Amino acid sequence: MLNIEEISSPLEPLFQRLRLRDRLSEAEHLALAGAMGGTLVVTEGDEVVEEGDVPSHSLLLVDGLAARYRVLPNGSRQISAFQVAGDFVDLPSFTLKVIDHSITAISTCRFITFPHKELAKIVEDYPHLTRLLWMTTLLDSAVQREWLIGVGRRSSIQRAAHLFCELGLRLDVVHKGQPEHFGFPATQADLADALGISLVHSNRVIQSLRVMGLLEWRRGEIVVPDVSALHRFADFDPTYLHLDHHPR
Amino acid sequence: MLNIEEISSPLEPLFQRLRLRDRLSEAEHLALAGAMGGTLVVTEGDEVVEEGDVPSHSLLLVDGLAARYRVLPNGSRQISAFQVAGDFVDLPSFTLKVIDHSITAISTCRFITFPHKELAKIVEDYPHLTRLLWMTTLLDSAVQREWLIGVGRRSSIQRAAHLFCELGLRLDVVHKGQPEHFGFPATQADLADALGISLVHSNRVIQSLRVMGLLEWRRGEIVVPDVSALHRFADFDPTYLHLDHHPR
DNA sequence: CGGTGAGTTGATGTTCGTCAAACCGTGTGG
DNA sequence: CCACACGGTTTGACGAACATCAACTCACCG
Repeated sequence: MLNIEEISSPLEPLFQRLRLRDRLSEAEHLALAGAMGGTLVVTEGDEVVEEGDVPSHSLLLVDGLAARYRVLPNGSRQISAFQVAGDFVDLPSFTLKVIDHSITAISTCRFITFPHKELAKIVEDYPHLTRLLWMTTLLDSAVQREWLIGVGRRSSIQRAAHLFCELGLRLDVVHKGQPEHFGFPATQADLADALGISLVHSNRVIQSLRVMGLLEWRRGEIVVPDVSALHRFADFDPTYLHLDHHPR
Repeated sequence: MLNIEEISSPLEPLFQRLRLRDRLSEAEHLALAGAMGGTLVVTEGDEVVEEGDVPSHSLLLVDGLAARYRVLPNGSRQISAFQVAGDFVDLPSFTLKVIDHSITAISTCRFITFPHKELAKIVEDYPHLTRLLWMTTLLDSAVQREWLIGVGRRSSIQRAAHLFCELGLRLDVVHKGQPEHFGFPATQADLADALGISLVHSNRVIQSLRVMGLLEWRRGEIVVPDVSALHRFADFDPTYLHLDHHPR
């Protein structure tokens, strides 16, 4: 007899992410565990997938920080998402086939591969689990939409504050950090590309947050002295993270 | 015996959108037709769904132009997507449950409702069709990601040009326009909110495109005199629209 | 001890927002 | 038929947010 606790440990972040939103049956736990392929480790700074790839498997991030991005012809880079443990960084390729953006490892990342063939079996046999996997892609999409709203209509300082509110909560869900203290192994250049501002400006934004007492950031660690103050400053409303439990 | 042509006419835009990307069997055509609920007409300027709604059905837009948006506490509005015929404006609510953004009718819109109960049946019985519906939500997400990249890293003029390249192609897919000529019943204020700029600036951007000979826009009609010139100016690469045919 | 990547600072210019006013076609009521 | 209101568009003047260029510091590492 398989023991969920034993086989599932690398999948725990995904399970936590799913179980926060809905019940996950034992059979569904096992189905996911059974669909696992191998492990993939990508060292800091390397590419995980590149624009134009047509992967035969999807990647679940189980440890580390990754970034989805595109580089424009003029050389500038825009990061469209940070991915943390429990995020299926590559699930869109299951139905979209061709990857339309690249993914890089901000810190060294550990992934679990899920062959598309195995995912297709889940779609055949586990309709509820299928909806949950579908949901995870829509969660990513909701976060991305919030970023779009921020880049379009929030000041760069608010946007930075908003990002740190978001990351704190998302890491909390998968027990990889807390809203008041979590790892963020990115550089100020990475942050600039995520916020859609220049490197110099990103430095000044961080300094502003520091002097306002809203943020500390040293050696890859973020400390938020007063979480609710940061939330207020950022006009942060976590609705878009869909942290609530529903039958889906 | 049901005749596809007869029952499917309001679904044609969706079928075209799907068939461009993959084969759609007769059974799948019928399954979609069978999942249809009623028709919903929303007049210009009215809300289709509002933030916080928990709908029991999803909405397929079959005619008109709609916009997904959020209003921030400071009163500014950001449009995160334009929806055209064939777009499932509301499919995320099938698994996300709570709507985290509002949708407004830019022009009068006609929708077909799909009860979530019926969609759940499709997930039970039609795995391939399920993947295609899943895909449509990821297509929306890919478009949204491209907008994020544009707002973050493109100039507002390029962004506007890029938008008109995109809309021309998307409308072409569902036979509601061509890249060189299509309806765009929005105001300059709507455009401003989509591009993340002010109304005044949106006016100046349009004028620039006009004097460059890249665009004409009168009475809700866009004319692109030289499509490839506009594409070149916008650095437009349609990869992200996933217009290619694949087994999925 | 030199090199390198990350962070920081200052000076200057551009893009874009805001405020304010005018314009223009369309529709409406006297 | 005309006066007027109204939404959408257009224009000008000014200021704020942000980019760019350039230089410097600091920690770390071979």
